[in-house]
Amino acid sequence: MSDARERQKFLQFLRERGHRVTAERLALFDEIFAQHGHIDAEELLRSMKERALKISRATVYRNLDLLVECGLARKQRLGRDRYLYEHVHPGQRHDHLVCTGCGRVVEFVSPGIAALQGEICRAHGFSPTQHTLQISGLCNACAEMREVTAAVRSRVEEALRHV
Amino acid sequence: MSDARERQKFLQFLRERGHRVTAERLALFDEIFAQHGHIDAEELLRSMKERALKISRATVYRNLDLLVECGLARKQRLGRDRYLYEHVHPGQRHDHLVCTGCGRVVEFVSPGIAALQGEICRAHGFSPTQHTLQISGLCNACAEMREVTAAVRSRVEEALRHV
DNA sequence: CACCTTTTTGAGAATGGATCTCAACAAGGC
DNA sequence: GCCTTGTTGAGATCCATTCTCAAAAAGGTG
Repeated sequence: MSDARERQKFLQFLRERGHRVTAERLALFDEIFAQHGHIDAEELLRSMKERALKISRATVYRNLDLLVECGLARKQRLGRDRYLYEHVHPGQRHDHLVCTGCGRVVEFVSPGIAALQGEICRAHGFSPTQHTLQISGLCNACAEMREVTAAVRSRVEEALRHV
Repeated sequence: MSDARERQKFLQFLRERGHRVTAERLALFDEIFAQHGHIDAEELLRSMKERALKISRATVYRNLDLLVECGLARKQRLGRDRYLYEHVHPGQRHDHLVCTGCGRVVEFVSPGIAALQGEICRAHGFSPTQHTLQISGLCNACAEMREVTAAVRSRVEEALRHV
């Protein structure tokens, strides 16, 4: 369910910018806040169509960017070749571990890294507006899986050598 | 000019994997090591064609990925909608500040962040193979520019109000 | 409520980076 | 030199995202 405080922020943002409040915008807002994880525009469109909400692809893309400008959503490339969106929980910065084996995305929080980033920006006279930190690699399960696979493969090769 | 040590690493990588040493691969290697900054596949193709080196788009894309697998190049989306490649200087991890005003990319080094990332991976049982950390925002020059522009705009609006 | 201006929407076309196809070609082993 | 097999090149294809523009709707005004 969408949080009332954030809905308020969205409405205020629209008013300040002279944008109009449309059914499509509200529906998209509800949809993205109903999702718990990371979702891409195409999935969002599909899931809205399934619920018989009428909205077009162009509108989804346009208004996702609006939510990002408003600070309510974050848009990032996480491993894949498309943008993933997530709604922003206020005051809780997090980053991502992306498993290249199963594609799963895990969030982590690191105040230490956040602080260091601040120092770096200050040192460079840089005014940050956004950041992306993602670490790609293998999660526990996929790393084990890979070891097992490698072991099996070498046994098979060994066996074939004696045929 | 390409570093002999790295050329050696590339040749060894090709041999180990059963890949062949072709003129195109060597030319691409030389090209990317001749570049100092970040470059995308399309630019790389253009600059090679300009020098009358014959190579096709598909080959550039294919072999850039090979250089990445080999650990000699890094492939990242830095702000833009395309991949940028940079050759890897051994033993020197760096990350990026990307100015959304002028598009300039500045590198920075932070051993502190690197260490914290290591801790996080250990805590999650995650085996990292790659990472991306980029901070987007405005560089000093663009931030000032924006202030000046805003000041001028408000003066003009003020003047128009009295017409 | 009717009217008017301006923004927004939607369907489909267009864009553009990256990948795929497959016949011609070349590397490396014998 | 020959043969097998990986590689290349030109163009087709893919696919996420953006663009186009006429029709629809929002919001202000009387």
